[in-house]
This record gives sequence, structure tokens and C-alpha cells, in this order.
Amino acid sequence: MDRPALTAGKVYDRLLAVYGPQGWWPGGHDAFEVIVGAVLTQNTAWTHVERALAALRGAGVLSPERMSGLGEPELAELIRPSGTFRVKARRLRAFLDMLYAHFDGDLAALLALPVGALRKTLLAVPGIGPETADAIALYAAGKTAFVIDAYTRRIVDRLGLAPIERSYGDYRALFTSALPADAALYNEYHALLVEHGKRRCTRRAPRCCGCPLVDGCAYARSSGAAML
DNA sequence: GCCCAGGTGGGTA
DNA sequence: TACCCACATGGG
Repeated sequence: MDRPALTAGKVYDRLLAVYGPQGWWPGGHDAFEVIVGAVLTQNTAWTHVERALAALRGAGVLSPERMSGLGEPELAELIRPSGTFRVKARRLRAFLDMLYAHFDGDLAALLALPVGALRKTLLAVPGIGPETADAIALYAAGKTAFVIDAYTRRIVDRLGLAPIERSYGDYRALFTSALPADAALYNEYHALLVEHGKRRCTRRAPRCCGCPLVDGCAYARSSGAAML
């Protein structure tokens, strides 16, 4: 290596310098709304999720109690704008079933679990996978759970930092082993990776130009420039 | 008209 | 284990 490796901390510093704080669910948000959003955003743009959340709010069912009283087809219809709505209605129903079966509908009790137990409980719900479980643990419960998504994997891969085992856990360890266990940091970092990932270069770009994560590029240039 | 979005689970080899 | 596919709307 003729250049020092980019560390997780340095990547964060550069992204924050270029994009600024992202402010994803920075507290003060209703935990249930965050959980519903985490499920609705699966393979879906956030703008679509916002419409579905607005519909749920408008119908007055954005709480565990009220949503539980809804039939699955009715719920599906409300969240239609978020795409794969029948699948997501089933997943929200499965979450509520778990919440009532094991926590008597007490969301605060679920979210008070230690991060390991919370994650395990969430992963047992059909339709909640590792990314959604970590997103809920981090953004709804404020636990130190680092979220790995498709953007993060791609950015890590293209920086040449891919773990040997390309599993979810190994990507996550790449960050958690290099960073202090700080939920606010994890929150901001994931949001920054998403922001950067959305601005990726065109598929055919031969080389990165203006990307904040590549040494030698004028990363202070327009954030609309080609990215990793 | 095509591609993709803050994934997950089921099926097949 | 490693792919492939369904799920489905709406913005660029």
C-alpha cells in the first residue's frame, strides 16, 4: 500500500465534512412510527414511506393498539404507496403479534431489552431481517447497533475493505471494532453512508472523480460529482 | 419505458 | 453456500 488505509473513523469524518449532519430520527420521534418506517422502507425509497406513514397517521392507526385493531387487507391498503404492501402488511402484523404475545403490547418493555436480546427477538419475527432489526434497535431504541445496508456494502467493497466472509456480521464488525460504541455516532454514520451511496457515480464512470472517500480527488467539490 | 429504492424469505442447485 | 426470484409502487 502506498497510501495509508482509510479507517472507519476517517471515512466518517470525510462524509460528515461533505454532507453535514443528516438528522435521521434523532430522538423525539415516536418509537412505533420509527419501527413501522423501518419495515416500510425495505427496498423502497423513503419518500414513498412518508406517504404511507401519513396515511396511517391520517387514519389514526399509528400506534400498536390502533394498528392491531386493523385487518390486514385494510392495513395493506393504507400502506400501498410504499410498495410490496401486502408483504409489508403481513410483516407489521407479525411484529404486532410478537409484541402482544410476549410483551402484552408494551413497546417500551420490548425496547428496554439489552441490545442482544432485542435483536434476537426482532429477528424471530418473519420479515424482520438483520438490517431492519438493527435499524429498529438503533433508531427506535437508541441501542448501539450499527446498520449495514446495500450502500454500505458497496462503499466498503469499492474501498477495498471488504471482509473475507462477506456476511452481514462481518461488515458490521468492520465498523463496530473501529468505532466507540456510541449510538449517536452509529445513527449519523449510517445516514451519511446512505447519503453518499445515493450519489454514486454513473455505472460507466471509469474512475472516481470528486469522491470524498478517494484520496487525490477534490472531495470538497460539488456533492453532485461522481461518487464511489 | 426502464431502473431502482434506507430488504427479506423461499426455492433451487 | 450461492444465486435467483417475488414482492409492487412511484420518481427520475
